[in-house]
Amino acid sequence: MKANQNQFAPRKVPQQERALFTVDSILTAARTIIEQKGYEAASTNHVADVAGVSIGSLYQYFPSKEAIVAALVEDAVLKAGERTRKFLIERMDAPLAAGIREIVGHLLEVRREYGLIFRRLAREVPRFRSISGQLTTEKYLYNTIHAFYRQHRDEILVEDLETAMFVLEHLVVGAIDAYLDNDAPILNDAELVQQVSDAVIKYLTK
Amino acid sequence: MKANQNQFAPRKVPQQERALFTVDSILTAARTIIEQKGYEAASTNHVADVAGVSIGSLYQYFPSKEAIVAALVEDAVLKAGERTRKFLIERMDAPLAAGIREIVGHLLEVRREYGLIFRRLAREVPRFRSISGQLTTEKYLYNTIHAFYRQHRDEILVEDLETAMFVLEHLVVGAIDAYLDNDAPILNDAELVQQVSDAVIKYLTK
Amino acid sequence: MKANQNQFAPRKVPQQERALFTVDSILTAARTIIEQKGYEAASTNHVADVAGVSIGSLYQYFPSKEAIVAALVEDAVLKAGERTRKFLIERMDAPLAAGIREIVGHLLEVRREYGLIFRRLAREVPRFRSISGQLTTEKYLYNTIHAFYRQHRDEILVEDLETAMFVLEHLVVGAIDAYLDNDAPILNDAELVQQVSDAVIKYLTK
Amino acid sequence: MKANQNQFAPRKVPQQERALFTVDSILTAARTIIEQKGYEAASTNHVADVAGVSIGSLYQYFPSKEAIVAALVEDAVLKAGERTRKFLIERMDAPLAAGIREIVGHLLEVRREYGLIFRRLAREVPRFRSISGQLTTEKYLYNTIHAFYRQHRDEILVEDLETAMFVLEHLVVGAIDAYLDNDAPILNDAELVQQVSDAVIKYLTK
DNA sequence: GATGAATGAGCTTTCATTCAT
DNA sequence: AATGAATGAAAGCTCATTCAT
Repeated sequence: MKANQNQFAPRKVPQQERALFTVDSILTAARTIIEQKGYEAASTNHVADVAGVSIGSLYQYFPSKEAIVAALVEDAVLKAGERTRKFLIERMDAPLAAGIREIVGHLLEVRREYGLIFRRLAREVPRFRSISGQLTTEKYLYNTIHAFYRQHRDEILVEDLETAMFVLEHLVVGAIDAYLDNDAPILNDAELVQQVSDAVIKYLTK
Repeated sequence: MKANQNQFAPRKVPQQERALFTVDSILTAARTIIEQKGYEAASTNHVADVAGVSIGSLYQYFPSKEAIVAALVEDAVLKAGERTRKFLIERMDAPLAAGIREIVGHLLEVRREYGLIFRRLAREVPRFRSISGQLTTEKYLYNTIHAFYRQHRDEILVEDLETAMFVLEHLVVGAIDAYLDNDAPILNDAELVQQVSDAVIKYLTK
Repeated sequence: MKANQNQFAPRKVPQQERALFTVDSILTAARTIIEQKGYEAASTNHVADVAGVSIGSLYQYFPSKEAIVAALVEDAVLKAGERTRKFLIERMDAPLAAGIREIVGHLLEVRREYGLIFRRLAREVPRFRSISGQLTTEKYLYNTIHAFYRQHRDEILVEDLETAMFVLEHLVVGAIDAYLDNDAPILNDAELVQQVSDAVIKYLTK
Repeated sequence: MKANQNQFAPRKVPQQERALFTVDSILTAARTIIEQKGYEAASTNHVADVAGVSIGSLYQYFPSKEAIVAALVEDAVLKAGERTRKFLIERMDAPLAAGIREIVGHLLEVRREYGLIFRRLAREVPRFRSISGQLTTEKYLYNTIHAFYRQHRDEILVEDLETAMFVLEHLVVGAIDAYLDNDAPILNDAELVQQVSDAVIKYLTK
């Protein structure tokens, strides 16, 4: 069971269907507004409006504006984490090079799909950088990817796998995010995945 | 003569010494506040307060809040750019591996020193990402680093240098920024430089 | 269904009784302040204060300061227009001279009662001159008074009735407003009406 | 000697040529700005700027913003008054009807030329309405026009000349100002003068 | 005398949050 | 549970005015 006492925790756990629907409307509205007009445009009143819910109701389920965003982040982190974990587990026995290419491709997909959370929110609102940052690594990458690398320990030439993993993660994610942020990129998805994978593979094996 | 007509241009050029001091106080105060509490906390009134200057004075020299930040960004980009250009020119004849290690080390230094601008502001305020982003690459990295790589064209095995440079830039900067953002990293400066340089060198030469 | 999309349109329609009261307090306060101290003195904060309402409430119902004034103007124009139309219709069959005297008397009354709008606001705020000006003539004077004059076409000696009506309207209203503006007039209501009516009757019939 | 002690009196009487020039620049700048952009746009700093004078100098010659406008008003009233007085004196012996037509024509000219002061400023800034209003009548119309009417006392049928003059003045000026304010009037200068004069003549003589 | 740097009260407006119904 | 009216601190910014140089 997760601790529900902290400042971002939802106020009450909805127990009726209607309440569930309300919560969902609010989260969807918030996500939509942030995606389309940015964090600053997502005033609580506006969110409630778009959600078709009274501002009073919004505050019945979320103690603050940040709680809404935190819920958005947590949701994204959980889903993205789960997907990545599953993906990694399925590729656990793939050859190193092919596996890495697939993983990089998968990360590109996930960062694109959850771009709002991982790239936009995390940047605009410093408070959430730590949340999503920590969650990112710890929850959905670390353990599983570690397992994958150990699977290929004999092919990998770097000594300190911990350090390498830290560097790698940010190397890869940094390049992907920059690529996604770039309005007029000089390469496409396939090329990016190709180049980044190459870098990773060379880094680990040569 | 630079065009001074744009929306972020300073409102008037200080003509007395105390005016210069005022402008400086404002910029320093803004930088400090943004560094310590983030962009949102840097309200014009607060900046004026910390600068020990009336709000009226602030608006005599800056037409808007954004103009203050723009001045901060421009200043940082110029200084960092100049420093990096000089640094690169001096290393132009260094051997590839040593040169890359030094460049990565230099970038770490610069990103740390101008962290406020390059990592914090650029992320929190999307408007400034484009400014600093473009300036970053174009003004102080691209031409000079391109020259350095061409110097070693025969050692470099990648075919498309343009693409490689794009990937490399973000790979390196992504890793450095993540390292600097991380409160309790598992490695230190030297190790980071070592690992990142290794990755770059292997990527280019193997 | 009136178009509610324009910039002066009220922000939301009050749905509870106390909201109606709030809106009313705001309008009354604005009217009072403008009457007593002029448009410039009617700052939104001051209006809210006098209305005994928070500034936030004021902005829930009016999107801007001008919207408040626009509501005041619209209200006055509508009411005054309706009253004048009714008045004119009732006198439609009165003899020319008597009718004109009554109409001038009525105009004096209306301009006095809605002095704030028609004399003060329209003058102080050029933006509203057009609004109230147009509405004034077109909506509540033109058609009906035209009908009245046509009723007496044979007694009226001027050739171009259109032109005469334009001149007349401003002649009459100009004199009435100057009279009302004047702090120490040398004549009273009855004398003014008498003289102005005389001028109109002579102008039309001799 | 005029009382110089009141709140709108210029601070000091300029005694050097340079000072005279400064005062003039300020007044001209103020007039220009008000004419082109309205009273609200005429901030003291802006006026000083346009006048090519420092804000400090401006306040050396005018104790407040209102003093500038008051000087503008006084100047216009004096000049317009003098012109009208001269004009009237020259027509003193003209036949009544012709004289009235000429006077109305002259008033149209003057109101047009000093439109800024008499129509715009007086309306936008209530404080000045009383000033210009009083000055208007007392200084440049009353005595002289009274003389003209007395010249034709036998042709004039109204009993109370005082009252008639009050009514007439505002009748005429009201119609003229409305005509000048009107963007798309249905008549032209000549027709306006014709109709208004007719009304005056009929009013006085029939 | 002249300059222009400095001031700060006050303006319009927003928005997270509370609370009576 | 839900509504939406109400709140008010705080934001960005202007401008008449003062005063040190």
